[in-house]
Amino acid sequence: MSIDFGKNISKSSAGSLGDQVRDHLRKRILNHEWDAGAKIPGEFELAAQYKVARVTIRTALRSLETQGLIDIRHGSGAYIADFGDSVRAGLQELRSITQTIREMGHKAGMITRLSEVRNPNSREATDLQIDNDNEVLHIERAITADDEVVAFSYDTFNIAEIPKSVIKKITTGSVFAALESIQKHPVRARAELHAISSKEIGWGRSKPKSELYLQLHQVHYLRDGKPIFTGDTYFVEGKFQFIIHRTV
Amino acid sequence: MSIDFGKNISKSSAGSLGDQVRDHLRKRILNHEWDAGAKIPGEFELAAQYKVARVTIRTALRSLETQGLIDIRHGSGAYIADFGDSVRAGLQELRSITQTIREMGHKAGMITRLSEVRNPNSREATDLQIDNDNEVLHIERAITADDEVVAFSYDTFNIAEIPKSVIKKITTGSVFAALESIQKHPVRARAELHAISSKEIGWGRSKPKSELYLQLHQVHYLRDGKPIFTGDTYFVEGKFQFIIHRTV
DNA sequence: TCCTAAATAGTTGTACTACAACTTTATGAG
DNA sequence: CTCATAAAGTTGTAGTACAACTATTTAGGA
Repeated sequence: MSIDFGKNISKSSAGSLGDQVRDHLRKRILNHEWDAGAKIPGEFELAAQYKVARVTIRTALRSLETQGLIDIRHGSGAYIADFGDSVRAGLQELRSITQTIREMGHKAGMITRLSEVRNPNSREATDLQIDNDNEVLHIERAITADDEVVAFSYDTFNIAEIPKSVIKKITTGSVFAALESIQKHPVRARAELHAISSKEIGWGRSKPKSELYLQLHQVHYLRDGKPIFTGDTYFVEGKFQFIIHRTV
Repeated sequence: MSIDFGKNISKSSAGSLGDQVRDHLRKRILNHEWDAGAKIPGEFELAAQYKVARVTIRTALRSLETQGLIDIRHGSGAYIADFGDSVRAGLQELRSITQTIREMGHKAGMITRLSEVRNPNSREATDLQIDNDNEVLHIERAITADDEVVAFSYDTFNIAEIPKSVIKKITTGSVFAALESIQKHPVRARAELHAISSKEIGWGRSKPKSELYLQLHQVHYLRDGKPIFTGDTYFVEGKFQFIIHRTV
């Protein structure tokens, strides 16, 4: 049951009412509807705006508070957390790198060097929880912002989980958009961070002079707990700003 | 008003009832009271255990879900998210590094090289939002796990916010514990991540052979938004595992 | 026996009401 | 004008009821 929020919610990502309200409020916040430090409408007024119960508003606000987007003060109200524009690149929020680049106001691009179906190596097999004789889709790309390479991406997909029709979509466009179209988008990810210095990572004409990278090794999981794809993203040091915000 | 939880809650960090319950439940989860994937007691039973209303339990669970520790399924229950032991080193959770090391079952240690009061450099002044002629407390330390250096820490405190009595406590023990004792513990932090390679960072007998570090530049803020201290922590690559978990 | 479908019980989600606890603003005395 | 007090406004917690969804049990038919 989708609701008329009076606020024209995009019913793209359904979920519970509280989740819908949370997502909508998050968009309003990231859209700078309120300034940093400003007070957002009270729970009763929001409940009236969205035509839901106050308890539903509270679950949404509680989630946004845990994410560090707002600061709820007992007896006073909820205030936009003051982090400038940095929240937009929050590491926890990082899904699609290209989308993040776009949201920060830059032109996002992608250069694919390799796209092949092969057997997984041992690390890939372990991460994807499959046998070595299974097949995986391996893609190597460079990600650009304003035509400058900011990261190199090495992704490996469990091809058994992906219909052939969307494989092309993955190789040419956004990974997350393609997976979402078949309801196979990851709901959780586990990532490790490393600093690395290597000549082997960058490639192409715009290969960076620096050999320093921030390596983000990720495994993405579906709702049922099965891994859907894994990969390493190497961010060229200095070209991409990582922000973490932490709340008590 | 602190409550008899029947569960012997440590009333160290008060906050609202929901926050207390959340913190207590988090400890229970991190303490492996339930296995990964296991179902935790229902909301009604938890409400009975903690002697609070169901709505209070729900706010706590909602927060834990947003943090990625549990997975709430409508009509079924709440389940421990399956991340092995990795949550313990979650980057969002990172407050006290030494405490994190201890929680992972290692012996945490600290070697102080320098502790001085001086004027801030320009970056420190900017981060702390003070003038260049103010005074700051600057400390340089090495952090060890099982007698092996895992990180080098360069911290700078806004000395105007800190009574002289706790300065000694900061230099000798845990920064966060000292600040908490005077109700000046940071409630938010803003951090940047960088990969860096330099001979200038490590020091001492156990200076690591690797010159690769993961640099975590942080500014910590009080509840009123004022910065309390800033610093750079250089993690020796490979000696410290960073985990990020992400949920939709 | 086996399989399917329906009934049942159990759990989370939402709504509504009421009041407590806290904060901010307004009021009034001095 | 200052300060204490009162009032109004906001979030926090409690309780009840029911909706929506899930998991289990039961009943029935092949």
